[in-house]
Amino acid sequence: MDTQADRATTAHRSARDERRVVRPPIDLGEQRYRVERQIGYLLRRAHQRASAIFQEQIGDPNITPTQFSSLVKLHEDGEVSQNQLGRLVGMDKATTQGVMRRLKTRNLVSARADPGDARRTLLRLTAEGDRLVQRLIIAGPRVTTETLKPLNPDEQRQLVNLLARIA
Amino acid sequence: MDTQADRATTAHRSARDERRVVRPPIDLGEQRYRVERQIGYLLRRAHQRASAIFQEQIGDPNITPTQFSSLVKLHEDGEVSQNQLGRLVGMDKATTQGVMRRLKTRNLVSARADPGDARRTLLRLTAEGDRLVQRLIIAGPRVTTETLKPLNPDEQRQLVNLLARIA
DNA sequence: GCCTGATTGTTCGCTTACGAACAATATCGC
DNA sequence: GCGATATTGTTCGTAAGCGAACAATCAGGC
Repeated sequence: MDTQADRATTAHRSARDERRVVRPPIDLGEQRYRVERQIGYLLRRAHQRASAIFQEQIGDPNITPTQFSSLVKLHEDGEVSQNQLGRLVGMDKATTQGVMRRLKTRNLVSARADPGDARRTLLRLTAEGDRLVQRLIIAGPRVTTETLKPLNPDEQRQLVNLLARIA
Repeated sequence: MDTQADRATTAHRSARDERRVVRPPIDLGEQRYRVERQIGYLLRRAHQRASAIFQEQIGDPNITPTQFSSLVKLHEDGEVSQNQLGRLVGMDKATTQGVMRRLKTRNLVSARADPGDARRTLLRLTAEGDRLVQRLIIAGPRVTTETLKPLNPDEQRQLVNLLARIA
């Protein structure tokens, strides 16, 4: 068989040619595999777009989506241990360590040893961190609105509910 | 006002306490802001889970989702320039450079200068890369199946369609 | 008490992701 | 032909994300 990807498909194209010689997608029995319809691919793309919208709407170029989630959770819960916060926000413990290190450097979060468990570090917002959350959270709903703009309200609710079930 | 997050909420807890003193979410007029219902947060979590399922189903621990998408696209299109591939797969040009560098190092992709445009680098699969795609693509549908398992077929179609519209 | 196993947090290495700056090249208007 | 503008690909810096290894500490069983 000749599954080699080198038929004479690349005859001659003009320099800024964006058309490409498209071969049919790989045939897998009855269903064809198209990357653009795979859930993982779509989630990656949608997440990229959502992050971009977050950055442009939130106003502060130094705050990332993950940092924002962490700060909001700390605001709600007051004081939690580092791993606990990671679980609440969906971060690996190595990731959590990095995110918290950066927030502590910027004086948005403070840490102290847990008096009841020497392994743990308790985290909380500083006064500055608290002020920042209060200020940024106003933009939160705008991020969601803008990200979901292509859908009508009914579809927006559907999407959120379906996503919550596979997350 | 006392918006400071330091009421006596942290009285005394047992050491391995996972219950936390939950404050009500921040009130923003009529709607409350809950991180767990924000589209960006859900997309991040769902994407994490999908990536984990990809890694466990694809069989090859050295192939990432992004690399897989790139390889499949190269298989379909034969030969494309680097930036072109990036656009097809949804990668920044800096990201594309990194991904391609690693695939070239592993001898899965080869590159040559575009004879018609000295700025461009044309990429294609090597024979080894082609064989790898043929082998891995079998697992592709399994990844999707597993990721969408919590939903029934109707909901699965809905989710894919909605995601495609906000991606 | 002591030993085993679990949890906590750190560190290392690697990948994706992206903004910004940059040099080389191509294109378009005139 | 020439100059302004755009595209291509590289490099640098920074962040999220995660597996793996590690030391310190805790909890449970006996």
